[in-house]
Amino acid sequence: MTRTRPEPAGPVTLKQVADHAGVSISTASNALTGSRSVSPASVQRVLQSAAALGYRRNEVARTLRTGLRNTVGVIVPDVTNPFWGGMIRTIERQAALAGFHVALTNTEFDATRETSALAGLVSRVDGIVLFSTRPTAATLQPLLDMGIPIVACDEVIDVPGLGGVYSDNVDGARTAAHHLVDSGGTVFGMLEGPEALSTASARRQGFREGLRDAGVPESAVHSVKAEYSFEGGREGIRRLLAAHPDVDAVFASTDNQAIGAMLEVLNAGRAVPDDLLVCGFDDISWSARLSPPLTTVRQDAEGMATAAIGMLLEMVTTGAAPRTEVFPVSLVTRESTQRTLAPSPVTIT
Amino acid sequence: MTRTRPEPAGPVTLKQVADHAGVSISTASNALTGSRSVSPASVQRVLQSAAALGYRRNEVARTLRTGLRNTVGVIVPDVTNPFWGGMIRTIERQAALAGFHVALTNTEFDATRETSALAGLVSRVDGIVLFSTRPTAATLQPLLDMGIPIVACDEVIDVPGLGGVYSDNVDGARTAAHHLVDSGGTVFGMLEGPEALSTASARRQGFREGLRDAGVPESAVHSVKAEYSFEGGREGIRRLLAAHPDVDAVFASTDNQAIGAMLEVLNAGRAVPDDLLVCGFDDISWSARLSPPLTTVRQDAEGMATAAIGMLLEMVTTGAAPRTEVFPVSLVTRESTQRTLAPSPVTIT
DNA sequence: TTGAAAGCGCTAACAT
DNA sequence: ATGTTAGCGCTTTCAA
Repeated sequence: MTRTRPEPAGPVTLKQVADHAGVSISTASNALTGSRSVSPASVQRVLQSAAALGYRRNEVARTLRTGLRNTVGVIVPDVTNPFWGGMIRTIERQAALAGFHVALTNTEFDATRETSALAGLVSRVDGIVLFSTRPTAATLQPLLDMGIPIVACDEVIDVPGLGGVYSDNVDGARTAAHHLVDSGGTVFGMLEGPEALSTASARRQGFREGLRDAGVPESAVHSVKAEYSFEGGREGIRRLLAAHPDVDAVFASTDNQAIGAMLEVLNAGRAVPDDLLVCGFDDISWSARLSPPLTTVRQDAEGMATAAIGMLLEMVTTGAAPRTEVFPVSLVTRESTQRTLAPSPVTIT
Repeated sequence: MTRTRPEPAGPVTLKQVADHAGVSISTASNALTGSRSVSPASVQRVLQSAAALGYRRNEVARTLRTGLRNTVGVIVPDVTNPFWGGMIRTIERQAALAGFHVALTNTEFDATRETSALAGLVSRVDGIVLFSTRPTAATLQPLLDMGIPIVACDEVIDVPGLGGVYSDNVDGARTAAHHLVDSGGTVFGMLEGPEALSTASARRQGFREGLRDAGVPESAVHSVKAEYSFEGGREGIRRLLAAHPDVDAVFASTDNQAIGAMLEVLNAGRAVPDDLLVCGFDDISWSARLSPPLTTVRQDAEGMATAAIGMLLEMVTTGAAPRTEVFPVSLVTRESTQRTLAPSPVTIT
């Protein structure tokens, strides 16, 4: 004797509203959607009936008929990362303003989940904002063929037909390199991200270039691979310093990494910035709240998110062609790279 | 001359698959869903045709027919808060495992957005997990009437028919009070949350009770209202200390508040914990990463999220009755409340 | 084991 | 200005 849900009392349909108002179903439909002219009297009656019966349009039926799903898919690797969290917030806000819902998938950096999410979103969404790891062209093509626009954000996806909104990662990393040199670094370390990520390789490339431009010899640059996470940073800096204890300036590919690294170093009794300069990338809100506050390359997350959802909605509603936008980044200088020039004399406050 | 999207080349329908396989549309349907027996030969042919044509089932049409939407709605106040972010991650993972999608709405603590989100989710989702501010019974009732199960999580929503998953907030706050007393606090301050939130009033009540039990006089307890955010904490502690400079122990209703308060105090040149003991509530990951690390009341966010989505899916799929589950919380003692008993003598490392 | 056909609730021709 | 009706793509009776 399984308990079943309360009395079905099925949802009110448009037909019921029409009957109640004493008009035809199409007049009822038009009164509610306003797609063709209806006499004020009818509109009035239909609206009243709808309210009286508690009518709610069945969006699924509407979608089946019109093909408009009024939903955008958002695929991210990790909602808990404030960098992506903030972008989701922006996207959700803009989407809601335009009357769109957001279907969220968290891939946890798992390509399998990403692929199946993409597949599942077909026929459910009008378009997709993809913060991706590395989808294959084969995964994306079916969606594009079905006319579902996709905008890649943050990670470059090199598939024709996609919109793209990216940061100028190479430039940011180059700036970071110059800054570390200017701040007194002599032996450099980098926490690189996973091989496959475009941001990781761009930041590595920019950092290397920046150091080379500044005349730093290859022999004074060391790097290790690390995950884009707090734990990745902790564990990465351990490996880096174990192999190269003379490193005195480190550039991490993300703030999460940088923060993990900085706290690990502080715990081990070394001083930041006096023993080790630390610079991150992203400028998540927590970076300014640590002691010492973290110098980092700021990405315009809100601007990028706004651009991505804006471009997508444009593609969805007006059939606009995909574009690629690259956002400038900027160095935010804080104490983690402000070395006190000379060992300060004993001071009494 | 507006460019329009690439050739429609409409999606492959079941009928096309059936024709290609030389079977009827119903056989094709059954071959793909397995809802009635089909000869192996037919199954084989249908599967091949589907693969050859790149068939993807239209979920919208299926939903219209079956009433199964395979989607759960999740409504949160703020995705960027790691407390909710983590719960979203858990919910999304469990939902995906069960073949459900997640429709996310971020209300930014705006009751209007919450109401319209709720309205928009009818006919799109099978059930809703609600991390809410304060929806009225009138907002929720229509959904319940339509047989859409709702599980409230975190904030208590006192509407009959809802499932509920909550922390034992009163107990947690009481424990925090005892701990602050035991740690040497003598004049107490509390950063309370917004009036309307059930967690805020429960934590205030528990804190007051705890202090009373410990024999602290009312005159040694002061409180201010503050938003549940980093900025709320900063600004709250300023007001608190301006009015009551003798406060030497503070309990914040959330970690975000506590962290904002602690950094504000440190910036102002006061020491934590030696001048001021600080205790938070939640145990977000950043709390352990600050210096000093933050003592806090830990909520089992992952357990709660798992329970909430589990209960919802059960209600959706088996029509199970709603329940209320209360999760225990636990004090996590860290340095922000570990006062060095005597001023330490000068030490040289 | 299979096919034909009804119909989920809605919108958009096509009639008046 | 309004009514009638076809049909979106699918699942599921009902017949064979």
